[in-house]
Amino acid sequence: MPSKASAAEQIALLEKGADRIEPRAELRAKVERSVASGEPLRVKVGFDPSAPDLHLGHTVVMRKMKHFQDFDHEVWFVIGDFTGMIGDPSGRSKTRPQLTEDQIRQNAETYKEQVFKILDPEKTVVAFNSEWLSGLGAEGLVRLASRYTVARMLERDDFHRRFRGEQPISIHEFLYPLAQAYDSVAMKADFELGGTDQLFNLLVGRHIMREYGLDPQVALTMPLLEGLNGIEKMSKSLGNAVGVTEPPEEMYGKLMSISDELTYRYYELLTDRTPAEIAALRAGVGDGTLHPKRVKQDLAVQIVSDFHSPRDAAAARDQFESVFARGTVPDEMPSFTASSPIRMLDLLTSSGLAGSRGEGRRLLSQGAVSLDGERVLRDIAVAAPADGAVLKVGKRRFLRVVPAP
RNA sequence: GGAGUGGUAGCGAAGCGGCCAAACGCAGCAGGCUGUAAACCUGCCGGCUUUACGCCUUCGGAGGUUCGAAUCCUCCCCGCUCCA
Repeated sequence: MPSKASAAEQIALLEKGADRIEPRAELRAKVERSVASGEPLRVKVGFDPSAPDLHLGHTVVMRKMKHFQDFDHEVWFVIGDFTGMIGDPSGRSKTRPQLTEDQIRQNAETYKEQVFKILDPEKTVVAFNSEWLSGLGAEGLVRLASRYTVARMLERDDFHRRFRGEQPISIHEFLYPLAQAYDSVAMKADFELGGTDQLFNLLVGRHIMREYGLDPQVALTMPLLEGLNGIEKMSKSLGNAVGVTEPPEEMYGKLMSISDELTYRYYELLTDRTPAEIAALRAGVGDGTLHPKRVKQDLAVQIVSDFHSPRDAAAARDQFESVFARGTVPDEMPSFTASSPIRMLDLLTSSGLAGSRGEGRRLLSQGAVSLDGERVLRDIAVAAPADGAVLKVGKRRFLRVVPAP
């Protein structure tokens, strides 16, 4: 059941926001052919099963997958379990521990759960690349490897940099782009999506498909989302990411911490606002008719709504406003049961708000700690009333301290 | 296999016998400022304590030299380059 949308409509949405489309003419040709024949296009996206915690950066590509689904094309969500079993390749120095089949299955489930917040489960094929890669065998692998050269492999930016920077590159890392390319061969992909950093791998896919006598896929990359600090790409290990499963308040708070400039970028990549709408927001802030904080609030509400619900988003906004703008205490906070009376340092370390006693002392002396609104500067013994006391550390960490019975 | 060169805190990178728990940058934490948790400014940023130029555990690993070692020596492990 092909989409009723015209080729022109499809092309407009599919090209929107893309970083690179290689080659653009083929995208159009494929779409036109599909519209004419009624045959859906097959779109591939690969994910590494070792890190199932998705963050907003991943959703940029997923939104693009969704666009394809909106036109009833066939989206394949390929989980790289084969590569995952060998261990991580592009990882800098440390080889990750091999994943067991069990872990992979588990991670895959986690993936699906997160991914289907954006994608339509009905229109998504979930596949594991071990399905075809395991059967390849040593011989098949050698044959595959013979289709590409070391020189071309070294064109990949990170290989190139590491080679020149005298950093180690293991041979098996070369097999990764090839294995990924073979995925495209096996499933006869029309498109492969990925972040900009995937461009090389996607193009290897094109090359290898041709080598295997197939119509090569079109590589479509999406820009990498900058992390919260606006400098590096969003990544969990850099600590500048917003996970899609984070609670609403956490998500909202993190989004409010981005700079004004980054706000527009997030609108562009994380919402369905059109370029014209985003330009209007920017213009409104420029001439003073729109408050930048308001623009950012709307963004945060929108995104939280996508992953939770509009109600959660509104609640998160209200809490944020009351806590940070008006300095009041949030309605809900984790509670911690402690003996009472208790010395502040013991309380801080046992509750985990301070990593060590030294850190606790620092927090105290810096005036970061308060109990029921009273600043506590020294390691004194405090008592929590039966209904609990609010311990605040820094601007945003709250804990309700309940005395042990 | 041979010859070089290098392995320092979460990361990057100084130090090259004492004043080194180790400069500096980034990240992180806190305070100030603000429309926000941005930017900017200030402080902190191994652990413990009676907060003290005190104690304990750190500079790839194991030994050794020395009153004293991240710094010197020996062996081992690992990275990189060139040669084979």
